[in-house]
Amino acid sequence: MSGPETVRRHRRDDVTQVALRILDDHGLADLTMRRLAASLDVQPSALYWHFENKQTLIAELADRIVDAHLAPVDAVSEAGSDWRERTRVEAEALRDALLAYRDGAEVVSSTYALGLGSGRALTRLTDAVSVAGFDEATSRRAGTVLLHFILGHVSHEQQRMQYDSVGVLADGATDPLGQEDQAQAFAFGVGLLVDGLAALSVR
Amino acid sequence: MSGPETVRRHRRDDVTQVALRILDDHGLADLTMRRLAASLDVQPSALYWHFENKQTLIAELADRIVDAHLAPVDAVSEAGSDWRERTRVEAEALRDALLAYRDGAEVVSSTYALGLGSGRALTRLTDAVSVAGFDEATSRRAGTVLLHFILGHVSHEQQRMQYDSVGVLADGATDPLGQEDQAQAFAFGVGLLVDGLAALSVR
DNA sequence: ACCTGAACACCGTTCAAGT
DNA sequence: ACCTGAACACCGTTCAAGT
Repeated sequence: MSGPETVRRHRRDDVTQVALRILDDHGLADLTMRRLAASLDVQPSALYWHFENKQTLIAELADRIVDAHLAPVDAVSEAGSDWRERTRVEAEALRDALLAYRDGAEVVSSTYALGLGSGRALTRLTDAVSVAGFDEATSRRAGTVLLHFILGHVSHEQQRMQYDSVGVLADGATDPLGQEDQAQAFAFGVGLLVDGLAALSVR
Repeated sequence: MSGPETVRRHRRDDVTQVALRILDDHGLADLTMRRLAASLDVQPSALYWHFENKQTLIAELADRIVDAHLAPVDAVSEAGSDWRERTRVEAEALRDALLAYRDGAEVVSSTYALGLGSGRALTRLTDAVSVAGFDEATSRRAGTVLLHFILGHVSHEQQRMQYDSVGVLADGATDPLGQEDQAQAFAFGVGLLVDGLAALSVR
């Protein structure tokens, strides 16, 4: 009297969830196919029934990470037709999404580099910019610049976090950046790009 | 009657040279300690006399790549006290440096992320920006934004290059970007940041 | 539909010992 | 000063076969 699901061992989604857990608890370096298999009580080879290869798995994680913290709809609509505010909101939302998982930025940027994943992050940023009325090519380029900055910045930020948690904390010689400063530095970068775009639209 | 050098098998510099060769010919993924050792006719363990570990080796490569194509002095002095032009020159020079070796951007950005390497790239960009007269913190932040953009952009550019050389070239659906377009997109990004900074200095 | 078992072809790193 | 030999503790992926 049990449904067919009773027989199933794992679905693709289970694998993804456990992978996300390992990622967040132990970092990308420790997310190996063998370790993931062990966490699922399964042989490593079993994973290849669910995913073509490791990169495809990671691309799936990247999409989940990005989609989990999309810019809240109300924040976007609150920004209204102010493209500058909306761009800032989207950038912050993406940063928050990446920060929500350990090594989130690296996961997303490696996926993006390989041309895998949904590319939703880029679309979001591009759309926000395009509200200003630039032609498509310009908006896309601006979106790309924003994305590169965001991925680079947050990667570095996350690197710093685990460096600090393990590391040479007593030294103090090089560590002028707290969490608030990081947020400020991020806003500075986004502001720079938004201002640059504004200068473009005036010219 | 031969000097003591005759007895030596390899110096640290030999290892670096051969590593750069492998990097450029076969890419970062194929630059393994075992392969490098084989190219030097040596056991893998021998490399650990010259370098503490693989990342230290790669940091050395990163420094060589960045230093090889520093912005030509004449181009910098030609820009004179125009910080906008000088910043553009430095950005282009760094791009050229990264493009001079296969996977150059990835090598430099992974080194930068780990806090290894000389950090000369960042210094150069920061110095160029600071000519505008910003305070130190602002110049450094601006340099960081530029560096993130440059590393991200060129990484993507190089990824694309080898994707094209191996890849799905017949498709044509997604490949609107030639080399000139990449250079243009790069200049666009740098211009955006420079304009953003200019807006800052006016305010 | 989902997994096992066994293998293939690799990795980076350590360390005692040699010359 | 520079290298060998041997080992340790891993990787991702494939594939025939099982249930």
